[in-house]
Amino acid sequence: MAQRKRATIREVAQATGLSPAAVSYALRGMQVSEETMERVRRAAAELGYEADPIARALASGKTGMIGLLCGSLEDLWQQALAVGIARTLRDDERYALILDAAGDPGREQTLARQLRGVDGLIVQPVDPAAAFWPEIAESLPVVAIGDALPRAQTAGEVVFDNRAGVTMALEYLAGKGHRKLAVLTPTQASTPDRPADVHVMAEAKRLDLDIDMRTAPQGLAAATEVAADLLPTRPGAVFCFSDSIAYGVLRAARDLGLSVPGDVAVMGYDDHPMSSLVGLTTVNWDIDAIVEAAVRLVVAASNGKIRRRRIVQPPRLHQRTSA
Amino acid sequence: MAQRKRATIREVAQATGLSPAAVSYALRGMQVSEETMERVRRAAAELGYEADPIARALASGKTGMIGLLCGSLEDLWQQALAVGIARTLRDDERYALILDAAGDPGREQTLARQLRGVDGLIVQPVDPAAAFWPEIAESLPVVAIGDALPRAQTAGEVVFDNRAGVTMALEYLAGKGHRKLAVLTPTQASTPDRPADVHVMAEAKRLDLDIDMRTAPQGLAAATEVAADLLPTRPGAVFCFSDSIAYGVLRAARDLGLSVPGDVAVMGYDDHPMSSLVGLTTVNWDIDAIVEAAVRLVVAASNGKIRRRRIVQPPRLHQRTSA
DNA sequence: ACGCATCACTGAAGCGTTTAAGTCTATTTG
DNA sequence: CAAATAGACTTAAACGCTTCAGTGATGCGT
Repeated sequence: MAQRKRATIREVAQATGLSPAAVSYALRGMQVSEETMERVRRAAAELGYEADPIARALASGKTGMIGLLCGSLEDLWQQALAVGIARTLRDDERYALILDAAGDPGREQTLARQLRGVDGLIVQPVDPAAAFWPEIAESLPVVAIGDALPRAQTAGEVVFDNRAGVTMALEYLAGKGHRKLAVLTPTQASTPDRPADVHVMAEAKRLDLDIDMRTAPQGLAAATEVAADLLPTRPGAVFCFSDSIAYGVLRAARDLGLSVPGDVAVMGYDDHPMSSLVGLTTVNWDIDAIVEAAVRLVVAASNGKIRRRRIVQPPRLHQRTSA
Repeated sequence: MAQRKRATIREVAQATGLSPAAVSYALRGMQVSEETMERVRRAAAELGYEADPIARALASGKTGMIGLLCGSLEDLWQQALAVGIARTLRDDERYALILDAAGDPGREQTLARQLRGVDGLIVQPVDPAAAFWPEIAESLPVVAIGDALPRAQTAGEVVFDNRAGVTMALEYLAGKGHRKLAVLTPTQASTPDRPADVHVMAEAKRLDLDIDMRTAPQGLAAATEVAADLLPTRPGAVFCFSDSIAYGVLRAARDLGLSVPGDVAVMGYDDHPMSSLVGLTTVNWDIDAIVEAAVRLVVAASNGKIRRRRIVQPPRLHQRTSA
C-alpha cells in the first residue's frame, strides 16, 4: 500500500560511479567489461533494483507482451489453449496478456483496436472476415488460430481444417445410421455465414441428413439449459461445435433420463482432456502442436523475422462411448 | 508487419491547432470547452488516434493492469477463477495480466518480484509464509486468495476456511465408515508445512484415521498416473485437494475397473463445474463470490481507497455420487 | 612511431504521455 | 472602475529507461 519507491537506474549509476547508460548496458550484458558488469550486478542487487518495464517499453518500443485474444474463454478448450500459450511464451521470456472477446465481434473489435503496447497478437477470431483486421495486422504482427483472416496480411496462421473436421464427424454419425440430427454451434452475436456453419450445411446436403441447427453458450449451466430444450425433440444425435457445449448436452441427457448413446448420440469438437473422462466422442485438434506453432510464429514475427506461414491442422476422430 | 506508425497526440494537436496538453485534457474530458472537446474528438477519430498505454502509464503511474498470479493454472478450478477475474476486471476498465507460478515457490517469487507496471496484484499464494511478500505488498496493493499472507500488509484477503473444509470432508468420509484413506495434495516444489496439510494431519488424528498422504500434479494425464499407482493399495477413499486431481483418480479407477464409490470413494475440493457432470462429491467454494470480492478489493486499493478487509469463505459440501 | 581499429564508457536526445504552474482574456464583484 | 475570479489554454518539466553519436584510452599491425 505504501507504494514505496523502487530504485531507479540513476541510483545504481550513482552507487557505481557510472553513467546510467553504462548501467543499462551492463544489466543487459552489452558493451562493457566483465568487471564493470559484476560491479553493476552487485550494486543492483544491493539496492533491489528491478528495471521498470513501462519505461523500458517506452524507450525500446518492445514490451515483451503478447496479446492473446480468445474467441470465448467460457470454452474449456480455449481456456486450455490460453494456459498452454501463456506457459510456452514464458519460455521465451514473454508474457501473455489474455483477453476474452466472449463471442462478441463488437468486443473483439474494441479489444483489438485498443491493443497497443503489445509486441504481437495471437487471435482466435470470432469474425475472421471483419473489416478491421487488415488495419490491426498492419500495426503489429498477428497470428491467427482456427480460422484464417482472409483479408489481412498476418504474420502466420494455424488454421483448422474445419471442412475435414465437420465431414469426419457427420460421416461418422451418418455411418452409425443417424439421419435426424441436431447441431449446436457456439452463440455469438451476429456473425453471419461462419465457415463452420457453411460446412455443416454442405455436408448435411451431401449426406442427405435432416439437421436442426441451433446455437448454445459455452458455459456448462447455460449449455445444459439449451440442451434441455433441444433433447425432447428427440434428435438421434447431437453434434456440438465445442466439447464444452457437448458437456451440457450430456448433463441434460442425464437429467432427462436419456441414455447416451442409446437414446441420443453426442459428439463434441476440439477434444478437451475431460472428454476422455466423460467418454465424449469428439474431433481432436492437437492442442500442443497448435500452441507450439502459434507461439513460434508470433515470437519470430515480433523479432522481425518474417515467416507468414500457414500451418494447417488435420482433424482426428477420437471415438469414445458417447457416439 | 509493416509496423505502421500510429498517430501521436502531437499530430492531433497540430491538426486542431491546440497544444498537446489541451488535447490530452480534451480527450479525458477535463478543463476544456465543449466546443474544443468536440473538435478534438473529431480530429482524433479522423486520424485514428488511440492513446499509447505505455506512454500514458509512464506519465501517469497507472497502467490499468492488475496482475493475477495463480498457484497453478493446470488446475481447472484456478483456470475458471482466472477467467472470472479477468472478466470482472474488464467491467472496471482494467485488464488482467495472468501469470502462472506452476506450483513452484521459486517461480512465484521471481514473478512477483518482476511484476512492476501493474496497479495491483491478486495472488493465490503457493507459499503464503514466504519472506518476500511483505516487500511486494509494500510496493503495490496485494490481495490474497485462498490463504492469507501472514507476514504481509495486504490490501485485502479472501481466505478459505480450509480448516473447516478439511474437517467437513474428512468427517463425511469417516461418517461413511472409511478408516483407511489416501489424501492427494497438489505437487509443489518444496513448500514445507502447508496449512492444508497441517489440518489434514490434525483431523486424521482426531478422527482416528489411517491416512496415506501423497502429492499429485493437477494435469489430468499426470494425476491419472499417480492415482494408478495409488489405487492398487486399495484405500477405502481418496480425498483430493483439488477437483482436477480427483478427475485423475476417477479416470484411473475406471481404467483399473474399480467401481466408484463401491470399491473406492473419491472426494474432491473446490467444485469445478465439471464435477456436477462427473458426479464428484466435493467441497464447494463459491467461485463467483470469491471473484467478486477479490476484484472489489484490488480495484478499491488501486484507487487508493484503503480497505484491508479479510473475507472468509465458508465451505459447503456438495454430495454427488462419487462418495 | 604512426595511423587505425577496438574497447569501455559518457552525454544527451528521445519515447508519447500527463500534470503542475503559468499566461491571457473575459467576466464578475465590492 | 480596479481588483479579484474563473475559464481556457499553453509551457515545460517530468516519468525511467534506451540508444545514437561521440570521446579518450588502449592495442595492433607495419
